[in-house]
Amino acid sequence: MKYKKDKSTEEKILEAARKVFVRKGMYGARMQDIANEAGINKALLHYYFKNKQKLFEEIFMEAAGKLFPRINDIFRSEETLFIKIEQFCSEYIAVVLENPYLPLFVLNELNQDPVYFMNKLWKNDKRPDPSKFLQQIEKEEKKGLIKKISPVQLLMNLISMTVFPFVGKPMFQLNLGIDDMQFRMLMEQRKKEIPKFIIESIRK
Amino acid sequence: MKYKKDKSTEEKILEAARKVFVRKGMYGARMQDIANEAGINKALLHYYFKNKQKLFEEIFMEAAGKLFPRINDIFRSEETLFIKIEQFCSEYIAVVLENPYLPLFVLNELNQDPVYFMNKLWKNDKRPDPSKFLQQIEKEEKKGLIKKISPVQLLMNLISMTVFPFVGKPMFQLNLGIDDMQFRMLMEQRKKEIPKFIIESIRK
DNA sequence: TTTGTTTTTAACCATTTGGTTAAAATTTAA
DNA sequence: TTAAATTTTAACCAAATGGTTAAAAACAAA
Repeated sequence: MKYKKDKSTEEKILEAARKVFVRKGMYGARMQDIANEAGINKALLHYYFKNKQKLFEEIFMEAAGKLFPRINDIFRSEETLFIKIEQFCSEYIAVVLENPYLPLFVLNELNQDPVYFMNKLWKNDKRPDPSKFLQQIEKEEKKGLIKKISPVQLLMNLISMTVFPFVGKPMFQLNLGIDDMQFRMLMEQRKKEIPKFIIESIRK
Repeated sequence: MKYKKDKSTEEKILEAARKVFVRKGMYGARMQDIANEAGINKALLHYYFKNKQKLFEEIFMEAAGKLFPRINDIFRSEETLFIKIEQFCSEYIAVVLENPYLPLFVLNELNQDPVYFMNKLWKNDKRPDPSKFLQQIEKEEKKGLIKKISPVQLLMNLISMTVFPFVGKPMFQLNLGIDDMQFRMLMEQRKKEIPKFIIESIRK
């Protein structure tokens, strides 16, 4: 008769792996560290996950999965440009506030081998698709609702302002002398601040 | 009698180390890879640089050194806010266009051990000091030259828009379907685009 | 209790990796 | 040319690291 694997142990491992991988990256992470962090034997890791690569991919996909999927929904919806911008900032910051180190982790690994990871991450159908959002910018400009601006540049501005503070978190914290609590508050403010800043700039 | 080390070999090593470290990070880089890339024996690495850590720090400091020092000059000068914003974007993008992978490399390593690297990088006197820039924003606001805005938020917006596209380069390229040449052109445009975008937003 | 199944561990193994050594090759100054 | 100093290499070593094995412990069903 069949039994099932102990879910609590598996989750303990995943939690430990998350912590270690996100902090040290694929290469810097040591299987022993993960085992210690999980409070188990190293061999038990290989009992639950065949090897380091497999375990890493599990963590990476989970991390990237949290980061990207809602974006498409927002960009492809029928809302106005301004609403979309507000939704994007607000939702993205909310997600990342709970996992502030995710963006750097994902971007960093993405950088090691862009094509490999992009294919793993977005199998054809659910690739991030900014085309509708970009067209919408052109349309609203032609309708005279916003000033003339390169859609791609605007998209970059939006994403940059939303994501980068998390990537540069330690740098900002040390140079501005702010602690985790203050950083969190700044990010909370940014949910409204960024849309306001953008809209002030482009609205006619 | 004393002779001097062969500078050309040393430079070959540094160039190889730069390439490998920036691509793979401190942990991912292998001394053998660096030796191969430089076309020399592995033992020769240890003849020129005591160990991996030392070689890495050389590369890291050099990289970070390229990235940060001019910033202080700009932020602390006597120019107007708008001029400073233009200078910052223009100069920073120019530097990074020649080394597009520097920001991610530096931010990533900075993240591993923020305090350690910050101390190594900025020994007290030449720490990045945004205070004058932040005060200037408040002043110009009080003078009625710009709209009311949180100085820290504005600073974050400026830095984010300038730096992030390079950090997310592979992501942008794959999702927008643009090659290195097109990316470079976009960044060239941004030298003017970002200041324009910001100024449109904050000027009264 | 007994028996089959799953979970966990300690001990071990093979490979990789940073680093060393001692000798050979090359260069420099005389 | 020669002798000292420097540069380069092949061979080697010790530690770290990912991964395996075989057996013990814990557990579930009868």
